[in-house]
Amino acid sequence: MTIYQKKYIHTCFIKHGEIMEDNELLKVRLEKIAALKAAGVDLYPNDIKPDNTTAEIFNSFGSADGEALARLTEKFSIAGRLMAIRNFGKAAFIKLQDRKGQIQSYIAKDNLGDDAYFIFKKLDIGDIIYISGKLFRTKTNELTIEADNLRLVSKAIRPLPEKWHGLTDIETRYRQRHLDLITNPKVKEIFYKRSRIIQLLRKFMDEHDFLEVETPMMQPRAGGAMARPFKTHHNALDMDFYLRIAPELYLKRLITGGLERVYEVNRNFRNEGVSTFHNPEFTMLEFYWTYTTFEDLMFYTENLIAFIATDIFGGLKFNYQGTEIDLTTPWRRVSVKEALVEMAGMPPASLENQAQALAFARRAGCETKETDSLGKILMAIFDELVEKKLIQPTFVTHYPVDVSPLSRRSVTNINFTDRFELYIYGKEIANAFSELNDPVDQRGRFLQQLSQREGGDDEAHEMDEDYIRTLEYAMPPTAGEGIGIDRLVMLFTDSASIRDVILFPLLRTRQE
RNA sequence: GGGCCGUUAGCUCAGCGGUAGAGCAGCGGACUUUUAAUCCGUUGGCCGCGGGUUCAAUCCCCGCACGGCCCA
Repeated sequence: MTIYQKKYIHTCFIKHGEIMEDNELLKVRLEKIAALKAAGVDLYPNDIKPDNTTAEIFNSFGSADGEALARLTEKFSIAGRLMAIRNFGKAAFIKLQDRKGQIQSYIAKDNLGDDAYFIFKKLDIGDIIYISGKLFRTKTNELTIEADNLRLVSKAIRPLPEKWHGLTDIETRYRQRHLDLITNPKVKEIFYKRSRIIQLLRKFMDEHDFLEVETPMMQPRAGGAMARPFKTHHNALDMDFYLRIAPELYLKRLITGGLERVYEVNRNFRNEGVSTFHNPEFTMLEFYWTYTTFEDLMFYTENLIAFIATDIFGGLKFNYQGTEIDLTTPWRRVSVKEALVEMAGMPPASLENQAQALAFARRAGCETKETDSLGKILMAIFDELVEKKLIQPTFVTHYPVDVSPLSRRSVTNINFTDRFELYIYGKEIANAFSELNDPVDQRGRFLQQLSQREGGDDEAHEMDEDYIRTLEYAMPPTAGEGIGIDRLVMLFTDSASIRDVILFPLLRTRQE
């Protein structure tokens, strides 16, 4: 029996038409339900229409004083979850929570009448109720609804976590996100902000005349990135499919088709480990823009992220995990090679020499194979020694060609590509490049990847003849970019773990 | 995959060889303007699971499960 089972093992079951329960807290609630039913109270009515939200009331009357409220004849009604009860004999103060916040209500037997008061006395924290009444201010000046009506909206059988500390057990927070959302207001804020960020992304893309599209998440070949895919099976076709690791190759088919500016906000799936910065399914904004280059996209990226930051923070500086991040443009640009010399201390000569680079990598403690290509070794050193130093926003440019099978070669050095990655707080936020549109070169790149794959690299890109055929119809010069939404949201919500910005992060489920 | 840490009442946590404690929630009582309301009383535990050591294990040892952090 696992902890997961143990914690949630209490279930009510029906025996001989009677609800049975072994947990006392649940038993007590079931007894209240029986009493309510006996009194003819509908436990789960479907005709509740609250006129207001807590936010509306606070927006309109948050600053109104008691005298102004007393002159109001208007009544207000809200529905929400009962979060606190403070009893005083035949009266009580309660806290109600709806999607926007909480408001207090004053319950008095004299105002409610016997029937509604009977229902009130059978309520538990966690129940959803409806109240209506006039607004007033208490002695301590809190805006409060004086309830003249109360209805049960939906009865809770299970108790909520404790009111003061809330729910802090991380595992339960992720597994039972509903409890997390009910109990921890900051969690709700994060997901409102996440939604806002995605809205802003779409707005920015739409304003630049991009078309939002949707491409397959089930693909016969998993291309467009270097990663291991998840495999699945279609029964009727009796065919294996992969969950996509990137939408890239499909979006470029659309570019070839003449759409010229396309973007997609959607999920990618990579069969890799889980960490505070990796969830196997994650959300990307990926876009392709004809007649631009990776350099144009650096400016565009600065503007896009600054646009979001300005909306969220009202400025370009913000705090992430105790570090001030300054998004003031222009952001630093440094090539991979420059970064390796400056931040990893590599001698410039070893940048061009596989054996020297390998020796340096070994000394730095990087895991590398004798057969690894120079580019792969350079990136291993980069990941080990440079990445973590890129705290302020930095575009790292010109990646080696052998780790960039879909990128256009640089005119000045054909062993490197017109590509950049954006780093903030030591983490990759975006990856972009001028797209390779030469089908002959593309075939050669795939062949090179294939030989790496045969050498045991199961993250090397697969051969994709169908994609090459697409390029053979001529794809216009285009630059494309992927931006990791989850990581962006982490930065903008000061979240330490990617699981805090994904509603249902991947967790192991095992019950027996 | 490796290292470290955690798992005790519905929730938040103490305890640590002598068969379990607090606060909140719950239940009973007092209280018709409280703010974690207060006061009195009280119920509630396969101490994650399985082995071992011991007269005796929540506690020590081993394994497993799940989770967290760090590393790869």
